[in-house]
Amino acid sequence: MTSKNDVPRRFAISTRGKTSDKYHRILEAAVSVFARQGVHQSTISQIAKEAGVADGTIYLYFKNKDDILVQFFNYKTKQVFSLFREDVDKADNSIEKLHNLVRRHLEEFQRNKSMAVVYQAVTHENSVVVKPQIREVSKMYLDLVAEIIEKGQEEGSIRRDLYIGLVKRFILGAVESAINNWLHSGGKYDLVSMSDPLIDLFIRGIGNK
Amino acid sequence: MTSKNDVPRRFAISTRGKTSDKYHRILEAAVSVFARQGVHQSTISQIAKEAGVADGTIYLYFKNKDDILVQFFNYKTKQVFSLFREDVDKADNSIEKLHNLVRRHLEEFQRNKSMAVVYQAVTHENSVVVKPQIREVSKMYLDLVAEIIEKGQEEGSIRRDLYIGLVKRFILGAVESAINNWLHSGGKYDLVSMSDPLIDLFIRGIGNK
Amino acid sequence: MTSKNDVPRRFAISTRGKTSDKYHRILEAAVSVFARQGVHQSTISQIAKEAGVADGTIYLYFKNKDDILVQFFNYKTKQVFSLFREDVDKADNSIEKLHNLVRRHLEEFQRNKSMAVVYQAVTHENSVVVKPQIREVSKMYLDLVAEIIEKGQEEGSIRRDLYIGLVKRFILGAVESAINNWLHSGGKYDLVSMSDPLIDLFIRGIGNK
Amino acid sequence: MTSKNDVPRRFAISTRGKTSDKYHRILEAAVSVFARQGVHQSTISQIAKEAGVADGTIYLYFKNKDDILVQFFNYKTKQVFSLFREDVDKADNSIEKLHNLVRRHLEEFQRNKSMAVVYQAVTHENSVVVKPQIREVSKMYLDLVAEIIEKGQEEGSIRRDLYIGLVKRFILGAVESAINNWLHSGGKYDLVSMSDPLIDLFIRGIGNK
DNA sequence: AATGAATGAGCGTTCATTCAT
DNA sequence: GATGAATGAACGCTCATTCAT
Repeated sequence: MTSKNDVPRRFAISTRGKTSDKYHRILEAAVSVFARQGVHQSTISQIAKEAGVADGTIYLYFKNKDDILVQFFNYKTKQVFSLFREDVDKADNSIEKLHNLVRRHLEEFQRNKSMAVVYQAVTHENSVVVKPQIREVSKMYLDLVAEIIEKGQEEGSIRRDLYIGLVKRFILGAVESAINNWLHSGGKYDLVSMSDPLIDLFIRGIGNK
Repeated sequence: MTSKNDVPRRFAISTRGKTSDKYHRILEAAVSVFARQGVHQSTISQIAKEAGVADGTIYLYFKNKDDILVQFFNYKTKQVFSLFREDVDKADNSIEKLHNLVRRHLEEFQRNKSMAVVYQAVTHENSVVVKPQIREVSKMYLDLVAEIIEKGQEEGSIRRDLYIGLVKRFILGAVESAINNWLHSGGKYDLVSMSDPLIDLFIRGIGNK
Repeated sequence: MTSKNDVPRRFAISTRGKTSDKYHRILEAAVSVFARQGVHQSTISQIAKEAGVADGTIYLYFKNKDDILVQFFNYKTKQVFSLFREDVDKADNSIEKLHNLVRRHLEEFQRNKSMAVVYQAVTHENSVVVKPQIREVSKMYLDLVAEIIEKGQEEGSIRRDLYIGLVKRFILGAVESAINNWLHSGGKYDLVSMSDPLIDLFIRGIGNK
Repeated sequence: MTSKNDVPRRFAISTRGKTSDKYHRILEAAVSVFARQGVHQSTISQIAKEAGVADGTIYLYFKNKDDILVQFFNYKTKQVFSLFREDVDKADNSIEKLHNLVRRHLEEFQRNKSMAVVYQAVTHENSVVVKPQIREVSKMYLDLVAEIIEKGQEEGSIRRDLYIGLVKRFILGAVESAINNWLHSGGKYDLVSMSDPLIDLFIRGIGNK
């Protein structure tokens, strides 16, 4: 009904160029506030204040409050997840690829703690508004892991008697739980240092021989 | 804020017997509504209607809306998690104990899907109101896993070169991610059947030999 | 979606009896405010204040702001219009019936000036929300006039070469315009005294012989 | 409030020629939008879009939103009503003058349905902003009718025992109600064809003999 | 104890108006 | 003159909480 931005206004604005880039300022502010207070406890006023704009300005860039979350996934999260593939491609064998994937994953989420908090919260609440976005981002990741596993099986470095549908989710879940633990600890230790021990557990298991 | 029942009223009531089930009816109703709509989208009115009581009645048993969530963890979740120890104790060796723990965990969460949904959502949102409860429940679980791991190391069935602090979280995280995947799938398949493949991954890892 | 009052809550409340009757207090207050400020310029707060209730209370009795207008037509206006038939039935011949109708019409609208103002405004703005209500009330009136005209034609007191569809609207329109003129004048003169001259114009026309 | 153009800018502009049509484009657009959505449901943005100008441009030609309505009456309505006198002057006797007046009235309002809709709505809502304009336009019309009536009385074609103050309003009201009925019907039939039957009712009345 | 009508603070959203470009 | 991004006051509506019955 409304003629509001089905195509995000940021394009129109970035052509106008300059310093403004209010779209990103608002998005970053929102994620920061969401992380601090929880999505549902955050108000438009708080986000506007944090972004240094008027309340109404937010509605020039986002359809409504929910849309901020949708854009967060469409823009920010998808961008981060696409970085992972780069690092995976740099490695030659699948074990190394797995290392690179997990390391980069932990790096990016450590670097952007607010994003990590919001991502964890939203993907575990059964939010109807961002369900498609979550599925898409998840699929990107799971497909990437599946590729690595299959390649490892060809190389002979990974067991062939694995149900890949389970394994890929197992790996994603374990990494995300490492992130979740780190967040619950207040982000005090170095998350990236968890990378190698985590991979070691994936590969060798906890069993003796 | 108010000086109302910091000691939950249910004790006073359960000694009186009989009507004390209202406390539980409300709690079950709340979990059911929370699971369906999300904690923040649920209203006191909806819970009251589902419990078959008046809105005001809820405030005779709970300090406020947040308190319902607190009681959910204090009463319901803690009770379920204490079941796990029983099953662990039934087993003789640590590998079997791990099997029993994970199977029972999946069983209980499959049996009580609403609880599972709420548990997943709340433990991943950075909620300040239930943080102590989550820590306590987590600790119960992690301690149990740690005991099992340590016993397994004594028995020789589990590698000694493990950082237990990581491993126990790794296992909890992997199980929870299995639950989360099951929930996202709509609870269509049998969650308990994931138990053995999951344990296999823990023990043997994905690496070849 | 909401379980709100499709059946007006006033029934539930009037059984509770007593002085409250908030439904009518709010309705009267709303009409009064609407008349003073115009429907669209009136706020829920103003109505609540005039009714002596809290803003939120209004939503216990009305679905939303529009619903107040709908209820105004369903309850108040329809009730007034049904009075007209009584007076019409008291008269023996159709000319007298027409006199009674017009007199009572002017009487009621003079007695309830706020209602008159709101009625005039709403029936002439092409309001989608009360269109069915307006049609219904109009039909009641037009049917009544048509009956009178037809009876007069049988009696021989009214011309037979009339297009009743036009005449009945002509009469309603002329009466309403008398009301409108009275309102524009500030309600200073006696509206009811217009009744006889108006009927005289209907009957005899302005033509000489 | 502001010291801006109390003397409408259009004069300044029309002497400059050329672009002055923006004033009229905005005015026409406004009337069209007002008719479609109702005055209060219409936004400056909608009007600007329909006029093909920027929102801010409207404020170069109109003090504020209310002023558009004021200008509508001052410019558009007054212009249309002044046409009526022309047609009245063309006729020789007062009955014919009355015919011409009513026919032209219905013609113009049928031709310009948007204007008709807005005119009906605004003159019946008790709007304080256009009250003087409405009075002035009404007076033009009523004076014209009064002249005709008086002339008819001199000619002997119209009854002398009439209260002219009532009759002139009666006639205006009846014509307006014909327009209103036509609008409520969706403008489906030919409004101008109502002219003769309407006049017949004025002149001869509904009474027999 | 139980009720549910009443409250009013608080929030999302709209939109007339301004003003730097 | 013309633009349209930005503003923020204002409003409709929700809902946790209270309290008279």
